[in-house]
Amino acid sequence: MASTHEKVGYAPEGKPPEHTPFTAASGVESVVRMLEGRWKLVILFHLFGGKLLRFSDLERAIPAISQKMLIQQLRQMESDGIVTRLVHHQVPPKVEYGLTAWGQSLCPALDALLQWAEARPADPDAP
Amino acid sequence: MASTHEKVGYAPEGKPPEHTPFTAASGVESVVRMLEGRWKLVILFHLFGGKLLRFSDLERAIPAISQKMLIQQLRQMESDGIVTRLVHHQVPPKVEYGLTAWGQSLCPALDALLQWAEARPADPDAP
DNA sequence: CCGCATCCAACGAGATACTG
DNA sequence: CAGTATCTCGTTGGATGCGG
Repeated sequence: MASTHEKVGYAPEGKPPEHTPFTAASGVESVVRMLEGRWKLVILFHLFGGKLLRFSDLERAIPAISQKMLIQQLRQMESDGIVTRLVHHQVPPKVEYGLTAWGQSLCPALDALLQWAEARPADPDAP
Repeated sequence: MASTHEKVGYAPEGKPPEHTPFTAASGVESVVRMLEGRWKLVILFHLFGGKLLRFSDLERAIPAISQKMLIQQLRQMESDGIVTRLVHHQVPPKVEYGLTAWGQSLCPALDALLQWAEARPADPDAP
């Protein structure tokens, strides 16, 4: 996809000019990729406490999720470098999940999103 | 938000995490609902320029999207009060899409997300 | 207790063609 | 130009059962 010059000049004064729509869109797609799925954000939110949580802890915290989805999303986020997986070779087995530093750095951004969601006006307003 | 410190039927017993994950989870799910889909964020990003864009403008800006998806996501966001739809009864027809004030207020949060994505370290570190 | 594999249902999403 | 309708397909997600 070659770069056509868009009119979508998202170029506020404070932002670098390299924030072109296509780069931005790529970034957007990266974000979408990493946060896609019905459960990623929910899992993340339970991890934002900063403590390591066991698999069963997460299962208990999110009753609506299936094991498959839980492990799947967890693994994907681990691959993305968002969550950590700590295996204790014990009997019975014990695996704890937590956030990487980068994953923790997501917290304020998500919080902004949450606040945005809560700020929804009941009045369908105009731009 | 009033003091909704009650449990919602989750975790019948004992030891919920310290920071109210349930209230938060609800908010998270709202966000997920409103921003889900492969194209919402991309469309939003093209709308953040602040100018009204025609349907065909968006089609041109996002070549990979189909008309069906474009109109669908647009309508959903309109229902959610994120985007505006301005119909000019002319020949040929002309419909312009833009952001509501609330939709525009999403910009910084998304920007934070973008910056987070760009800040991904090559080194998968531990917390 | 943790995780994987398989089967299966339900949407999401794309292509195409048609209408106002 | 803007939007709708229909069909199909791939993916996501859920249920269950087994293995370390």
